[in-house]
Amino acid sequence: MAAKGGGSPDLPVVGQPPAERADAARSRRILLAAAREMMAECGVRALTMDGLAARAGVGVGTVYRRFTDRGGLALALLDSEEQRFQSDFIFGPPPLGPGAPPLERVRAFLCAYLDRLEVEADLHAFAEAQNRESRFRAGVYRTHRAHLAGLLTQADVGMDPAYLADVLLGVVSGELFLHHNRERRLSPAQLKANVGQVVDRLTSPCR
Amino acid sequence: MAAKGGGSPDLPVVGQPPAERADAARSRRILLAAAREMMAECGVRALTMDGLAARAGVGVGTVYRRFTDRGGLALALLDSEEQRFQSDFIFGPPPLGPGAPPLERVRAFLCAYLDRLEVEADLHAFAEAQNRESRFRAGVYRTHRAHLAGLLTQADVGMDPAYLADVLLGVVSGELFLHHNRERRLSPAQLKANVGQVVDRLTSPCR
DNA sequence: GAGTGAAGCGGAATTCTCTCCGCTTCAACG
DNA sequence: CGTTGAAGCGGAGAGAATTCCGCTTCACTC
Repeated sequence: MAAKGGGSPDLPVVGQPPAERADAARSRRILLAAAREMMAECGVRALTMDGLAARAGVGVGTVYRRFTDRGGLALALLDSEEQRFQSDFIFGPPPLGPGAPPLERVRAFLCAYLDRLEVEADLHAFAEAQNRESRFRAGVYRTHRAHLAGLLTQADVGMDPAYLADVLLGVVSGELFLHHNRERRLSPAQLKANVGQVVDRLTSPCR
Repeated sequence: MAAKGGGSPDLPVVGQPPAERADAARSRRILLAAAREMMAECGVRALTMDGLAARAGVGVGTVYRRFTDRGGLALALLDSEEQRFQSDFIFGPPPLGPGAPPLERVRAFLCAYLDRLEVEADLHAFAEAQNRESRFRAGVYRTHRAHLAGLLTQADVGMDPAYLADVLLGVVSGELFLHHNRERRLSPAQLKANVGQVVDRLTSPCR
């Protein structure tokens, strides 16, 4: 897979996929903009691949080439926020980033996740729904799980850290958030409190 | 589902939806049988509404009239097992049924759920996927949650019982089960152990 | 047993997703 | 610049989900 070496300009970076061609980048930009407009107007439900193609003035084939499928489109729409989020919890200041005690960081991670959901829950739920099969294998999920599992390992909670990470990520799924938010009328603050308690309990080897 | 019952024949039972007409019951039977055959042959993925109609020799309209949509079909396929399960945890012998201490029953409930998943995980995952929006509102989910929330209330765990119930039900989702089973190679026994630990921890107000 | 209204039924039509494939455009190289 | 192969593009078309609606059948009443 890897490309050539790297020192002089123009050479692709080792280990990185070759950059998008100019025309491809252009249609990605157009498509993402159109997608956001459609969402703003009619919500995620109205976001169809056909409709997007029509709206953006490109062929369906192009939409699929850019995003692979509906799930890919959802992930692409979340991508810029995700980038920020990842760099925050990997490089950013504590308690989200390194420096704070591990469990502190776990709590901060989940709270930050809930903050994202407050804004993007629909899109998250949409992405989860569309990536049903591949969800747990997708890069984003694996990154989050690896991060949490690492912290839980450091904290030495007496239990399979990867399993716990899965459980915690389930607790902040977009679907569940919408349910709690809409049907059960739990406020963001209540949700954070609940999630905090769940973390506390799950990470204390009581009995 | 319940028949007419009661003393005099023909009178509809109060509060029950009127029984299915004979022809409707017949096509339900035919469709469910055909659906099970299709699943047995090619797995859930092959279970399409169109294909089912063709296989059962009825029109698509009939399939939709019987099951509303794909999600409804999935639930219908799980129904007989679900009936058994519900009567087990409501009326059956302890520790699943009444008689055992509440937390014992919670553990038993989740283990029994995992036992079902061992057999029907695909179908559960399929049902979850198809009922995405309505999942938490659906009768089955509400029944399970009410049951768990009731037990958690009795056990007086110091935390919103309904919220905990949602978390616990998330832990036994079909999707997650498949992931743990297939990708992470966790055996049923390991899963039960993990779930057991999760229950223990979530229900002990440690700190 | 004829009448009747609700429940069922079929299947064409609509709307999507996703695939396929021939044609076009980049951009790296000489 | 001209060449060239990979990458991109468009859109027809296959396969599905779901809706619609006119026709049929059931089950109950008189």
